[in-house]
Amino acid sequence: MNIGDVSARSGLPAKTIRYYEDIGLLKPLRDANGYRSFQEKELHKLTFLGRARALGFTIEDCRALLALYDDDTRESADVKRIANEHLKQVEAKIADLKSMRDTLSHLIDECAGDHRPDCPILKDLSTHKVSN
Amino acid sequence: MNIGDVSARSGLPAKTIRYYEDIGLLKPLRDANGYRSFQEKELHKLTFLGRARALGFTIEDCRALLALYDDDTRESADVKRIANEHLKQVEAKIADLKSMRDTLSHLIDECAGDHRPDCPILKDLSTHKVSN
DNA sequence: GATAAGGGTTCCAGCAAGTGGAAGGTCAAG
DNA sequence: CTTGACCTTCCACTTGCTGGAACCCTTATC
Repeated sequence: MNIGDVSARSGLPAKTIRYYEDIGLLKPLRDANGYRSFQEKELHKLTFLGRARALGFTIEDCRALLALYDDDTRESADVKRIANEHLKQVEAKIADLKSMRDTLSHLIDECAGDHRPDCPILKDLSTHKVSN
Repeated sequence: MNIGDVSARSGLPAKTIRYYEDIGLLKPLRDANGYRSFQEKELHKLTFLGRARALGFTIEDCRALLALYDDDTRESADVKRIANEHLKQVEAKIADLKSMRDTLSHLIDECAGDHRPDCPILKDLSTHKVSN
């Protein structure tokens, strides 16, 4: 398979696949003409990567997960630990965004949104210092 | 005020303040020795920026908001529109993360997390193609 | 007068995770 | 033989900073 085929079948852009090779996530063979030659195994890895990235795992998480995926003697506890840590971060991010959302929608409700210059949104932004 | 003073009072790192000047968000005066010399007005802007960034507005949003903040003839509708668009993006991001979280926590529940290699997490990652 | 600490200055490099584009090689069809 | 769709590499750019190097300014201390 050429890169276009695995791109279509994995759903990942060719550019992204080349990038993944670049950072050492896979090492496809090469044809005589220099084209990358993918085998089913690589396609599986790419699908794996696409899915893991879609779930928000970082590239480094993906690298670790892929190593476990390749390791027949892995312990599922290792996979679960990575997933759990990621889940915690996702949940933290959700909480963060929810707090933003609440503040924002409150401010928006307060703002008349008409032709007058008075604006509680601007007022809030200029008066509440960022909590460090 | 030197950069250290406004850094302490705004809660923003000095590096960030220099960066904001670099991208044209403010233009503090300079002392004879080349040091930046901030006035209260600049401090207000920095506070504004810190707060807006904490609420997740992009730098370009901040630039627009700051221009409105500076404009006495602004219409609050313009501010409200920017805030509303941002709110929509925040809500979309929340929905996205929630969907990730649900999938993740489901997979984690399924995984024994013991010394055996069988792992529903890896199985899922390798079989579900990324939806494009 | 030397020096050390603690400001400040500039510029260059790098992070994540790709994306866009230029310049060019290859292959199959008409 | 040329056209068009592929493929290749390489370099630059994105967002929003952050770290570090190399250097200047000011004040205090010995």
